[in-house]
Amino acid sequence: MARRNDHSREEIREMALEAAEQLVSEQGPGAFSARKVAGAIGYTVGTLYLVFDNLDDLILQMNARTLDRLHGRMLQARIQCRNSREALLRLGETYIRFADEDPHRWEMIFGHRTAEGEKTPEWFQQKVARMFALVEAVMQPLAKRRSAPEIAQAARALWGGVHGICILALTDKLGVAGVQSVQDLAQSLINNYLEGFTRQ
Amino acid sequence: MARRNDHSREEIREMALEAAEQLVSEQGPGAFSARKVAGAIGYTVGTLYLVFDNLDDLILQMNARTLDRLHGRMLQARIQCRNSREALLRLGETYIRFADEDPHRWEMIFGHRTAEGEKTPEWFQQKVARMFALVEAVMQPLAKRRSAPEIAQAARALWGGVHGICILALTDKLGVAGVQSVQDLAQSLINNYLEGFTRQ
DNA sequence: ACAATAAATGAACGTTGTTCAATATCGCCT
DNA sequence: AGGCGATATTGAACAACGTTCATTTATTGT
Repeated sequence: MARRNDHSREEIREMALEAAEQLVSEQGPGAFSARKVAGAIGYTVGTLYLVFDNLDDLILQMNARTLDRLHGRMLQARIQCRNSREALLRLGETYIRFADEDPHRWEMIFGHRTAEGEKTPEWFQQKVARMFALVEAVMQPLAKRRSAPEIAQAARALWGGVHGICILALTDKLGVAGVQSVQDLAQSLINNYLEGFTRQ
Repeated sequence: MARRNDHSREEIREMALEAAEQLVSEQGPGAFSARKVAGAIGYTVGTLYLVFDNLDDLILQMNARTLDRLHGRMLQARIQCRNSREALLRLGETYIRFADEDPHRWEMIFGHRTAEGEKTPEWFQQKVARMFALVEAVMQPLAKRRSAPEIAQAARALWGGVHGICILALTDKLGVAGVQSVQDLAQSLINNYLEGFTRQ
């Protein structure tokens, strides 16, 4: 038995999330199970339930970390750009590259089904919202005469679009091969959408 | 025991798919299980495995039927339109309405993860491809000076986009309420993309 | 040293997908 | 009509799953 107080609750939480991430990342969502995560950190199932409400909770917290990392990368990408148009394209590129580099971890965020009655908690929703807010902020200077709600809508339409391309491509439903093709699709979507949105 | 030859293999197949669809539709993907499907048609688990390779096979065939229905609706929608632009918008509307009317069944198509090593069979891929081909056909007359590969790419970018809006909205990740808002997003995407794609 | 306290366990339960020997029923032939 | 061979159907069995919680174990305070 792992010695008591070997690790604090917070440490166990961290270890479990780390192990879960590695498991999903390397062996796919199917390889993920409570016993495997527990085993990987030298504890048993029961311990996990002292730290997480249930497996859904663990997955949600794991996804939150992934989402944080994605958001960080997107923030970073934006800084390196001179103008808004370039920034938007780079955001798209970053999003797709992130998904491609670790498809399993990314799929976990958007593929995981929350149990029937349950709804995604507020704090998680906000992490997703934060991403749209970022897109919104970048789009703002591109269409100055548009109202705030209009821009909010445009950001959602466009980013929903980028997301769709990404998910269909990664699950081999688009009939395109290679990351570059996916990047091209996304750039095409962004460029053309922007063309229409900014012009009229 | 169900009397022998009560139903042909083909009949059992049909009954099982019907029952599975109803189960998923009414109680969500979580309620779906081999024993439940078998029970619903008055047989036992074993019988299902005489008709389907495994549960993934059953799900795949169920999804194929859903995809066929969706394709049918999209074909029908196109016919009722005068010009291509209107047709494309109607296609988007039809797609989203279909997903909204039976979200569980629709989610099953795109949310279902095929087991790690396995890849989606050719015949299924083609049913998805058929949908893109339809979009392509509708876009053709809208940009006559574009090459065929360009149009193929555009169709995938655009429809990937519509799909993304649809899936994010249905899983409550877009922060929009009501089907109409989703429809608006999709129309915005299509209109603006088309604006850019046809103009330059 | 010992009792009180709390961390960690792991057996237990119900469910899952999948398999396959056993069983029940049919159609056919004498 | 009766029985037999063929086969459609069963359901017990298996391993693995999420989840719970009485039991066990290590640590701490006195």
